[in-house]
Amino acid sequence: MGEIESVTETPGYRPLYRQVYDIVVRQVAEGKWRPGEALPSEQTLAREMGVSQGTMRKVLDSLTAEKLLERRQGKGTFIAENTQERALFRFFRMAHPGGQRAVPERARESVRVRVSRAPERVKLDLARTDRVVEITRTRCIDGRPAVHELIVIPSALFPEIEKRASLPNTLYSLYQTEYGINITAAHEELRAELATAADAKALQIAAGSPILVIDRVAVSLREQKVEWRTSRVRSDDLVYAVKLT
Amino acid sequence: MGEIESVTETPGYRPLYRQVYDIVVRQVAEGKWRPGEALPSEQTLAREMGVSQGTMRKVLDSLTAEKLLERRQGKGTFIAENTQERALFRFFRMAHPGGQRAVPERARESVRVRVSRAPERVKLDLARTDRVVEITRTRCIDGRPAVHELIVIPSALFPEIEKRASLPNTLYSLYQTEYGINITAAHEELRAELATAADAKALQIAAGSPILVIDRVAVSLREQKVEWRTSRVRSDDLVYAVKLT
DNA sequence: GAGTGGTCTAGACCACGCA
DNA sequence: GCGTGGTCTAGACCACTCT
Repeated sequence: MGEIESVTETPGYRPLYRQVYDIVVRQVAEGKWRPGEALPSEQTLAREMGVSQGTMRKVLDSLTAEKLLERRQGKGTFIAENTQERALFRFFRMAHPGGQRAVPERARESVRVRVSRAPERVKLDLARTDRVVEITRTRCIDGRPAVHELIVIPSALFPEIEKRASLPNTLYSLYQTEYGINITAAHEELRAELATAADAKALQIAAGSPILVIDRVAVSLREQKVEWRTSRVRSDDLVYAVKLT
Repeated sequence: MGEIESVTETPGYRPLYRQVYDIVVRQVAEGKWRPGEALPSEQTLAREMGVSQGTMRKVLDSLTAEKLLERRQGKGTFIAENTQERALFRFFRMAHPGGQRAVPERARESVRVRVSRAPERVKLDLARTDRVVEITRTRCIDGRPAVHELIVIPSALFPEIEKRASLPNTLYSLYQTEYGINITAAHEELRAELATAADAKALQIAAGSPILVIDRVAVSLREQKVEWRTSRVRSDDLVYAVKLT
């Protein structure tokens, strides 16, 4: 078992399963297996890595808990797919009051590449000369405009994304399948604001109505800040639903 | 190992660790050990329950993941305490924009017992004749009023709570230590509203300002809906921060 | 029946906290 | 030095899926 150095603050002791974990994460991040593809069996992987099945299991179980893998008894271990369904509901928290999840449909969008601005460089850890892709789009719920958002991503990570004919409703499955970027977490900050004239037009509500503004930074498997998204959402019959544990 | 019946939809097969898990949860819920108290060691518990140490470990680890227990290497396994710090930041999500957690201080409160109303009975699964305790309070952040909330709890679960001289800032540690009720999860729904005259007065902001309204139902270890709380929060320099995974 | 993940065991040794 | 949780192993058997 090769030693693996790290920059964390725990220099002294590094359990075996932690080292194996890092190896597997790196292999997944490098795209050794495609989304939906099966990994070798527990036993095989354990043999390859030179550890016991129990240790390998611990690794695969924790990766499953982080939703990077999926295990199905009797079938195998698979790279988790950000399917439409899953990608949509994992990070899209809007719902109808009382609980039923709201399903957004794609409406209008525009994409352009431009130089980065200071706040974006801070949010996404970019250098002065980095370029970004700016996506603005509106999404509907139940046929009515509901979400108006501005999405900023580093151009370097998504080459020529602006040349695509159209973007899917769930960007994160596109990030995964076309650019090899797995979104594993998102930090969101919510505040209440009054609808501006632009909001009013995009969301077909009265200017001055209260709206929810959601500021999100999405983080990849490699712990890189990959996307900054600001969503402005109608709050008349929609709520942001979250379960705290 | 005694068989334990359940009402879930998995009637056929019931792993050992699941049965042990349920036993330990019941014992914790019944207050067999006090908050902060140490449980017997893994080995001892395993012997008592008639299972291997590995199986016992699986049980204790999953209870730790659910924040019901805490394990400290070299010291032991303890009933998790809803200390001020922890209880505060586990469910109180308000922060300053950019990330730093905001610390609320208790300001004004009033408590009274009254008959339950229809919406409360729906939210908390109460019967027609059940009485509730209503707590209204205002909390400050950085010395300024920031949160104005209405809390409704079933009177039956919190006998004579209304006779206490004052309530702590973190109600959930009170629920745990004085009434044996562990809050383990909370469902929150957020929306944006305009400050009413009452909001304006309580929060010292202008009427018509946008505010965040947080509707929470807190759930106990026994999966009982224990508290319904509506918080109205200033949104001028505070945000609701959450990490989605 | 063969292959996979899921459970369970028994035992060894390591890291940590404390007296 | 002892007791605790944390890691690691080797092997058995069970439940599920597919052929």
